[in-house]
Amino acid sequence: MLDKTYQPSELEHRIYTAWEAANSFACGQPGRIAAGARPYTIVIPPPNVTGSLHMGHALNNNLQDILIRFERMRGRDVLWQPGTDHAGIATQMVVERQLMEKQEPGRQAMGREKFLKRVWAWKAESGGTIINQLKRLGASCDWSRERFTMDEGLSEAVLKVFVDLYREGLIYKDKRLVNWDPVFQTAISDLEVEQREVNGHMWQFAYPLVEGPVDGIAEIIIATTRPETMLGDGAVAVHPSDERYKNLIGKLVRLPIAERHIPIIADEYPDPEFGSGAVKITGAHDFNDFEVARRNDIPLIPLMDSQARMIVTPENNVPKHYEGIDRYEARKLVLKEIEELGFYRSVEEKIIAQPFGDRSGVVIEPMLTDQWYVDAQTLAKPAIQAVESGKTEFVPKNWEKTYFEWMRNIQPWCISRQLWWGHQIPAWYGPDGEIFVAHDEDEARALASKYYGEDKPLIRDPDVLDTWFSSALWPFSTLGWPEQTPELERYYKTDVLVTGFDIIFFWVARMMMMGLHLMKDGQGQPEVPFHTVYIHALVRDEAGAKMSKSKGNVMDPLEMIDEFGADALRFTLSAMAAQGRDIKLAKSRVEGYRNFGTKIWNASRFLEMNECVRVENFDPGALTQGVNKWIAGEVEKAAGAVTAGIEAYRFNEAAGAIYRFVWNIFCDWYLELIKPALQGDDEEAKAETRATAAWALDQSLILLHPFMPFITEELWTRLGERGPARDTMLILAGWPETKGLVDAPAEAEFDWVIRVVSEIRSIRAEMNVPAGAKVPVSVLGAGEATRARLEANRDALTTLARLGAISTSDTAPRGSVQFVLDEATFALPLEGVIDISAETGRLNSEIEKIGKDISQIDAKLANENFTSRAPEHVVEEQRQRKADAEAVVAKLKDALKRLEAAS
RNA sequence: GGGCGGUUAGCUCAGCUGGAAGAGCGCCUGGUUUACACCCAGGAGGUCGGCAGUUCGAACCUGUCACCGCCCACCA
Repeated sequence: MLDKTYQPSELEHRIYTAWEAANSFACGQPGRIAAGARPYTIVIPPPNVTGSLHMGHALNNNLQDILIRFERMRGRDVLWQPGTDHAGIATQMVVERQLMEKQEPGRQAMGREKFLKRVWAWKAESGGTIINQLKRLGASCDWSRERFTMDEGLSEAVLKVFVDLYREGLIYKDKRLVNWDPVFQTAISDLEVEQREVNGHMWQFAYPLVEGPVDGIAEIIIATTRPETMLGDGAVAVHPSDERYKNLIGKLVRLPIAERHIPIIADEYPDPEFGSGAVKITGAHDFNDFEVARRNDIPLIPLMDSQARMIVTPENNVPKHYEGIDRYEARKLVLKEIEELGFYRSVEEKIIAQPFGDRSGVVIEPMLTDQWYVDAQTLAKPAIQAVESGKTEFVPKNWEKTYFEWMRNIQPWCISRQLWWGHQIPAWYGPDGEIFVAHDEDEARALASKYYGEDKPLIRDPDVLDTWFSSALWPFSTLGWPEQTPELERYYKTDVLVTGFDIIFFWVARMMMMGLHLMKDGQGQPEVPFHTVYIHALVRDEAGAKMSKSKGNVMDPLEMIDEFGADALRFTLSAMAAQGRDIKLAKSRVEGYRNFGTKIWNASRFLEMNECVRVENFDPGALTQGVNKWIAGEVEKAAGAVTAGIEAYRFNEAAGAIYRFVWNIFCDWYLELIKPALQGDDEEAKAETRATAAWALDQSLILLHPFMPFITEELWTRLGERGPARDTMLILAGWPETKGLVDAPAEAEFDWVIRVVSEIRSIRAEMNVPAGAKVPVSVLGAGEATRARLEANRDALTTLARLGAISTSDTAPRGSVQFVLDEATFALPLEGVIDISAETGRLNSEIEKIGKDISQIDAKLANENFTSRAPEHVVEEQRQRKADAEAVVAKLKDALKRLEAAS
């Protein structure tokens, strides 16, 4: 016997273990392959090994699991390929912090090899956290295939791609300005930089002309938000059209403090309208200035070391006392000294945009360094084309625009990181700096000795690759590439990629580029990694703010699972996953959908109590009882809606369809309607009804399973204990197929029953009829069909509307409340209960309301334009509506007369 | 500056191809109807942001304005 309420916490673990024990998640099941099942593949967006499950993961993986469970039940050979990402910076950070907390020697003191051992040890110990959390959510990944971006095989793939792209000229080394993170002391890519508006200042300084005034101008005023960078200025630029400075171009100014002479140059970059119109050019510490300096052959003068501390070089001529001080200390010092020297002109407060490292949270310093780059522009071309041609489609479609926008303006991708944790760059340097890129050291040595004609010592590049470099290979590296494995053959290309829009650039774009460059289809043409990219919303808090630890508005999915169960959380996320909108998640929604679980639980309990047991070879197409025919049709309609919803990635609609079916049709009406039959003594009808109820519940469990896998599996098992043995666990049960079960007469009949009962209930409530009172009903002007329906559903109507005797007659009893339904008028004798004048008022206002409808329709129909231009069926519909409304009004007027006659 | 999205019930949001405004939560009124109070029944509540247009017909299409988000690029 089922308990009164569902207790998720007790069961979820047990059910998950049972699925795993039955090997339900594994791809390539022999039975399916033998049956010719087509593959269906999703690769998981690999969470960081350091990660723990947040709401975004929960949504993302929930949607993937819905697709996977759905296709699995539809008979496909599904592979949900799981794994984790080594997450370079994040992981290194975690371990370094740990060393600090334990007061152990830091990374540098420890040395590379020992430190990496520590990171691996950490990974072995704590790296599985998020995987276990995914399991708690119910994710049915093929865990036997779990991969890690630094696995041997995946590292092999990274190595091969790097070497191949290098040899093709698509990877190269370059010295240019990069975004430098002074905390992690590494370069980061443009995408890892976040522009933030902060309160800042804009100062104005004067640089005096070396050779004295020209046109009466003795000094040139420059503006800066970063005074310390003036020490590295290589020029002052003015716009060539700026009349004020025309005669100054080519002259030298004296750079205070550094005491260098720098030229005034003409360049298109300065805006004559802004400030003084003159811009100081610090080519080594500003991206715009870098371009100006390059164009004009102005030297780039570095000012800082890897921690953004000032350096003193013959080149920059910075005074000794700046050596080693932090850039912000240097700023103060420059301001002070400039003022003392008399070159300080003004300051204003200003909101300025500054670049911050997205992980470190400190201001990024543009630095001139040697780094490795991918020629993204070349790789982007096929990736753009693949989306233009529809080989890969975004859902919703509007994200394609974002993708195109970025891809068409793509910059070289800086892939080297000055970290230790990651894939070390397979490049070796000779004593003269010559580069040898090779799969291993032996190959590099061979290349070097060929190049030099003798053996020379080589040093390996200490840097590692951007984490996203290996992620870009994920859809095929996880399947065994570069080996030509059977899995690669069978499951690539993958089907759908499910992800949030925040990583379209980081990940989706790069997978497209790498996939198209490296993978070929059967015809030898470049193959996309997936045909569909489903972009889901971001999960926000109740007020619409991004959830973040610092704001303290984080809703922990695991806490939700503990409190309400994984199914409740999953259903909430599904029901709210409408396309193109953020999800504002409130706890009350989760609670509400927990109640939905309880509802189906109790419906199952009801069937159990009433011995509604599954019957072998049950045929829903061969039913005799109207109510059963009706529910069979409703099951089919619900199945169609759920199927269509998932197929179209309209998860909220699919969830809504099964919710409405289970609660508002199956529980609210069907179970109530069959109560008389279940308690009656027509054994044949009872048997059919029991079997039908059991079947309809089974179908509900199937349709609900992708959304609420745990409770449905539990009920499937528990209910299965009573009937003939089940063939499979629910997770592997077959998805409903259309069988033409919708029976129009049954549909019309039960639509009528529902309307009759609802009308009567409404009137009872309005008239304050005591709940226990049985009210007789007299039906006037009933046609054949109505008489038959009244007869067939006598018991159900009596129970649901709490009626006394039901009769048909031509005259209404005295003091009746009357309502019109189709051709018939229903009269409830409530003499003594009703207030005749109030009732008259009610009928009159009803007539008035319908009258308004009628005049509206009349206006439409009287409009020549409408009748001639609107489609025939629309016009006909309006005519029909009018006729129906008029018939109702006529009957209401009759009812009114009868009421008056009675008083 | 460029782009994307939003504005519908008190709150959170659906509303697909233009053809009679919807859900959940909340609120109000009833309820010991032998599955379920995590429930049942009934009810109130909307100028679909403003304006203009297209159309026989607009929450939906177009334009425009207002406000609110987000992304990208930024004037030193």
